[in-house]
Amino acid sequence: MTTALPSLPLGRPRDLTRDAVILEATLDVLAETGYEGMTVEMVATRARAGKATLYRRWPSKAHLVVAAIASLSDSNLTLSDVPDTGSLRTDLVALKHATDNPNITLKMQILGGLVASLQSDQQLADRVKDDLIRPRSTMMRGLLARAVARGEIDPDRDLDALATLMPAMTFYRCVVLNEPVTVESQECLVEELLLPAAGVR
Amino acid sequence: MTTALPSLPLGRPRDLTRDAVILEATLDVLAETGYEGMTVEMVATRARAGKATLYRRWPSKAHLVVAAIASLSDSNLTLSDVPDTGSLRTDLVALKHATDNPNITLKMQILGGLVASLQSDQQLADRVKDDLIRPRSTMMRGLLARAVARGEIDPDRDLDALATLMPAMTFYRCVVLNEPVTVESQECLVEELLLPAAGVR
Amino acid sequence: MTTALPSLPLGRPRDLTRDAVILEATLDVLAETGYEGMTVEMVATRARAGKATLYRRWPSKAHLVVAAIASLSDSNLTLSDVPDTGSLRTDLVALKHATDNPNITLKMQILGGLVASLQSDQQLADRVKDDLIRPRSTMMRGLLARAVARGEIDPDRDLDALATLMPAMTFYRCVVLNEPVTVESQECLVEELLLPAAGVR
Amino acid sequence: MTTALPSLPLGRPRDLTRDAVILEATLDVLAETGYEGMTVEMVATRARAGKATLYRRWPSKAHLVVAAIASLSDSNLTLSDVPDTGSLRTDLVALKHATDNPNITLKMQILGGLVASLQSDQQLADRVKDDLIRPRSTMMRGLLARAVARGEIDPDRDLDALATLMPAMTFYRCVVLNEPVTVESQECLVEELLLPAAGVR
DNA sequence: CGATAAACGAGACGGTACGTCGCGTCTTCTG
DNA sequence: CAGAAGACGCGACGTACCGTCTCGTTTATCG
Repeated sequence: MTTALPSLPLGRPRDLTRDAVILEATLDVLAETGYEGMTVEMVATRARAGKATLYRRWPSKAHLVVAAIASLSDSNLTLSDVPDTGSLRTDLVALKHATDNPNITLKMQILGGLVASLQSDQQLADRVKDDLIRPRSTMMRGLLARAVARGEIDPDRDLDALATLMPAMTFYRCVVLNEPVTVESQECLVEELLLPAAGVR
Repeated sequence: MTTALPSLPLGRPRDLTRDAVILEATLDVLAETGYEGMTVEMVATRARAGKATLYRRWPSKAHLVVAAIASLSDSNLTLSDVPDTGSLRTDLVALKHATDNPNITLKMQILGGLVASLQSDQQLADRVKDDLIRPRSTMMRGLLARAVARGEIDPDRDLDALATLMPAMTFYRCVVLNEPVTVESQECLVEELLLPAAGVR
Repeated sequence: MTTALPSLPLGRPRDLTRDAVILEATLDVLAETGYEGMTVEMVATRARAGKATLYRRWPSKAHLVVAAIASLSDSNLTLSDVPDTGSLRTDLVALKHATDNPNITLKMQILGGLVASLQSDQQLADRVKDDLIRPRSTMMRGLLARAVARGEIDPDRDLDALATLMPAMTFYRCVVLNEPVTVESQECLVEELLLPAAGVR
Repeated sequence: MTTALPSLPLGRPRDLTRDAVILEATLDVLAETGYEGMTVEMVATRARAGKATLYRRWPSKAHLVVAAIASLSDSNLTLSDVPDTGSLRTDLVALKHATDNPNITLKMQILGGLVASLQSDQQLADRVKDDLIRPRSTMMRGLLARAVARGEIDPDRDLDALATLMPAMTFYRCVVLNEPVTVESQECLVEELLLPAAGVR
């Protein structure tokens, strides 16, 4: 009598290397055609994969795209990647440098293409929040918490609102105004909106 | 000898009353099904119109929808609709009351459904900016200019950034976070972000 | 006490010269594009007329086309146009020469385009029979009756069948086999089918 | 070392059983509504198929309909289905019995609906000739050749013209005169036209 | 001579079918 | 069984044409 093994799956195992190839192909096509122009078939062809291979991994075009932008490098940044530099302003400068701005622009535009589906697909909405929104939000909350601890920010301020300010402005800029994110545009947000609203200096 | 008339157009003129009927039908269908669920045929049927009548006026589903939300009453608000109450805070309260919040939520979600198309259709993007973004933006700039004139706001502040804050946060809230706009949520934006960032009080 | 006048109609009278212009335009467009390619709008444009002017005269595209081919010259041939030459064969030669073969080909092809509508429009079917089929048929019956009178044809033969032979073969040739009517093709029909079937010589 | 296989095609193969289902649905709809009343969507719905599945097989409504009537049983009759009965007259009687007259009427009317498209679509015209006209024509030529061999028909006669007589008269009867094909009508054609024209008896 | 009524050119309108395209699933063969 | 390839059901899109209608304009007769 043996312990029930975790039901080792039969048959040919998933080829895990396909995931990265597919996600990269997705990003390529997205960059070339935008979310609406992108076709699952285009991605499959570019990745030399069958459509079923894609749908075995992600349940819809939207999920695939979420996974693709979640795989972008700076999605994995955590608070520990931004060293405590002693002040909120310099922390934000450090964050700014750790962030790949062209990618941010693309990411926001693609996210813009997705939001139509968010309204009707709760599972997708959760995925977006968990994989795209929360990581950045958590990190920003961390920076703000540091600033509160230092005494730079009044602890009564609404930190959630403050933490949402940067992504909301960036998203709006990329998606509605259709203007790219630049070092200057980010600096302006920090100096003109975030720091004043936080009551720093 | 007479002045040259502006070349009176031949043939049966457009029935301008159809425009309103069609736009209303569009808003009805949008409210019931959302942007993705809406069908041009649904709208045509509801408006007792042929599809050609719609496509004669607007070149695509997206353009039709932009026209529909642009026709919503509070899209036409101008600075003169918000009386000068003597302070930025009270002006913003007046604005808040002049705005239909449930409509705002719907409007933002519909706009969310559209942004995917903005990336590939420059003409549509222009329409959105001209008909949806600029009017509100202009009004908010007017309120801020009043405040500068009163001495409430330092004239060196970036008024564009400040004017963008509210719509950006509202759009992000409705479309990405999927939370409705309420009186409280708007008050919070004003008190926690806009007024502090503007340096008022 | 006055004689009842034929109630002279009020308003602007029909411009009868438009009829001919429209029918000619119809034939032009038909010759260029065939029945299916022809559009009522094309005809109206070519005739510098409004569509209503066409529909005031003929109740549908099909009726217009019937009128157009009925207006072709050799539609008005009657028995008196074919002199009694003394034998059926020579009578048929005379008929052949009185007939415009290129027009016949076009006429048959256009008639081919119409037959789809004949199934669902009895009024149209009547028009075709009265204006296109019966005149030719009557003439051919006349030629055959002459031949019977001369003793060339046994009076017990089915003259209807014989009279139908030529148009049926011609129609089939033009419409299904897509081959033009020529002097030779018509001669072949007469010598190989009609005269033998009639028992002449 | 092996012989090069005929490069077995990749991917899911066409489901050949769908063809028959679709063609049958086409015939059903045609019988109910006629060619003009038939809609590709109706056929797709009836066959529980998507429109794309139809258009993958046939490039237009007209091509679909040609395929459907070509699939009718008596389209596949060949000379060997009509036994040599010893005389042309009795051979034709045998042929008449091997033919489904109600179907013939329907077939001709449907073909009538198609001919409008033949003028503008050469590929379709070829299909009609190859799949609908030639098979019958070939068989009739075979019967006539038998009769020549027997000495019933003078070998100098134009057998093509004779072979065309029956289908042309039948087509004209169904499509222009709008009268159904009956046993009597066919007998009349044979006795009054075909046999006399062929010089039999 | 002005009023009236219908024809006319132009083109918008309601309706309906077409043929295309994309999504997500299913079905074959190959490794 | 996974994977490549691509057919399949479904359903929306935007286009085209038909036959009707509604403008402003023209051309007759009537009062």
